[in-house]
Amino acid sequence: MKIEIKDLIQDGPKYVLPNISVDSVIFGYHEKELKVLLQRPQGISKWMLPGGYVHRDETIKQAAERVVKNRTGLDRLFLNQFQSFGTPTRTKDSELTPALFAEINQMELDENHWMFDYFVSIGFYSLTEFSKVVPSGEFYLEECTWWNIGDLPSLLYDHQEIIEAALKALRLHIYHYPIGYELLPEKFTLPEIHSLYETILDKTFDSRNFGKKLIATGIIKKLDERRNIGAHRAPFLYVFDMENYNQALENGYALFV
Amino acid sequence: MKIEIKDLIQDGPKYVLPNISVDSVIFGYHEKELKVLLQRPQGISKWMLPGGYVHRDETIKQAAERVVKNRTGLDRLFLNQFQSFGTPTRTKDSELTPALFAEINQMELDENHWMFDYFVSIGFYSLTEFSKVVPSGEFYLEECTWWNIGDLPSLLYDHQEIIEAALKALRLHIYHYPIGYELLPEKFTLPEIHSLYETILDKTFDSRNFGKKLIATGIIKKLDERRNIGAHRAPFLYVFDMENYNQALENGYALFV
DNA sequence: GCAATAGTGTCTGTAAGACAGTATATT
DNA sequence: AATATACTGTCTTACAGACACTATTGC
Repeated sequence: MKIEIKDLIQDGPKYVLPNISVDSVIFGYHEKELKVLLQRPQGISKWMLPGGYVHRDETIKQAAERVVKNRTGLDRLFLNQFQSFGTPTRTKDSELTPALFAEINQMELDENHWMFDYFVSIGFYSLTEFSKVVPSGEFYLEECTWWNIGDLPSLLYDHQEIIEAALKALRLHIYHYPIGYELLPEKFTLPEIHSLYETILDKTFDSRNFGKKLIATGIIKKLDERRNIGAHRAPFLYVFDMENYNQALENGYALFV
Repeated sequence: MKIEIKDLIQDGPKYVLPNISVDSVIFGYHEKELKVLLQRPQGISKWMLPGGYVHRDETIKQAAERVVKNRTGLDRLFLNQFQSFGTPTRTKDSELTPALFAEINQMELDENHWMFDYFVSIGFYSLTEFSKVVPSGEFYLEECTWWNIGDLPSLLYDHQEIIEAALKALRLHIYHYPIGYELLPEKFTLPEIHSLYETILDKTFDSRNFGKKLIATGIIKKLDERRNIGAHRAPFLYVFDMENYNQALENGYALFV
């Protein structure tokens, strides 16, 4: 169900749950860079996470999926709930008050408008190949772009804290579950998956030990095929062994204890 | 702030956030038994988790602490947020409808009363020494008692699922952070802490390896003192090394990888 | 002496982690 | 030839996990 913006602002709680939002930390990986997708509302200098409300006929996870799909155009994502945030003042910010919001959007808004009440936010994170994504905004957004992790702009509310918690959760996740299926081409090289892990964890791994261990888990298989990468020795290609991969997704494993 | 029940029922959203609840899975340990504290509303045969609403001037964690304190009389607890639950139908149960609730409590209640709307629940778990606890109910409760994990009664809503998720989270937690400080006397024996771990994880550990490893972590220290336990060899006493313990609490460690 | 529990040391196998030189492809 | 990247094997060390007998206490 698509809800009109006007109806939402005027009569929100009729369509969505009041006092609850979902915020998504959308991580994007591409060629040794890890980024986060952020948006900036009109007339505001601070940036914020893509977020939204929970429709009355959907689950919180579906709400997060809808938000991510709206911003990235992608569905069938890796999407994990990691933590909920609820302190009475977390959504008070002098940068974005009801009065300012009303002025910028040329509307009338009560000081106690439901959108500016105490909100509990349920945090999800997602991880995508960012070259596949065409970031797209919405009526009230001025920009929506990728930012390098570790070089973030000034953020609204407690969104800085949410991003940090998401990154921590993502890194913990990686030690227990395989990743890469959504991020790498079907056939990839050892150096590629090696860089993926190093970038996300912000660590270096010895290439000999890394390959040894990853192959030992059984989640990747070597092909009898190489990729031509120009002026250097051609690397072998690998694919995920989906049976082992999915089993590790379900049961977990210990990588790099 | 103490809110009167009547005001809450009639005018809830004025005092608390609508559509949000906190539910607490309160685990109790005592002499090799792991239990969960459950309550049963008047006139209902199914049991449920202690839960409550979030006051407009408190954080979600404070709300959970308040709930736990009301049921157990304990504060200064080990209390962790683990997951939020939100599906539109999760709080529909033929066992507890608005009509039934109204009838049992002899009041009038609209079919669309705010208490029976779509609720997103934020799950917390806590772990206490259950002999310290005097379970106490509230106006609408008929019973509030401990149930053995693995021998639970029929539960309202999705509370069975919430308990399972909490137990999983607790067990994961134990592999990464020390426990025991809230659960054991100041001076305790190796067999005591050994039983604690075995009970919570529902596993057995070789006593020689267990002691070796736990001491190696530095979180416990052997005293030159024994406990007299009657007709058997007197065991040595240990205390937690609070400096190492707290450090492990903050940074985590790997126990029994 | 019996019953019940506490306490303790060694060995083996596995795997993590350190480490550097050779091979290949292009210009 | 020069350059840039891919590829590979061995050694050491640490720790997990298996394993069983002796010590103590009260009755």
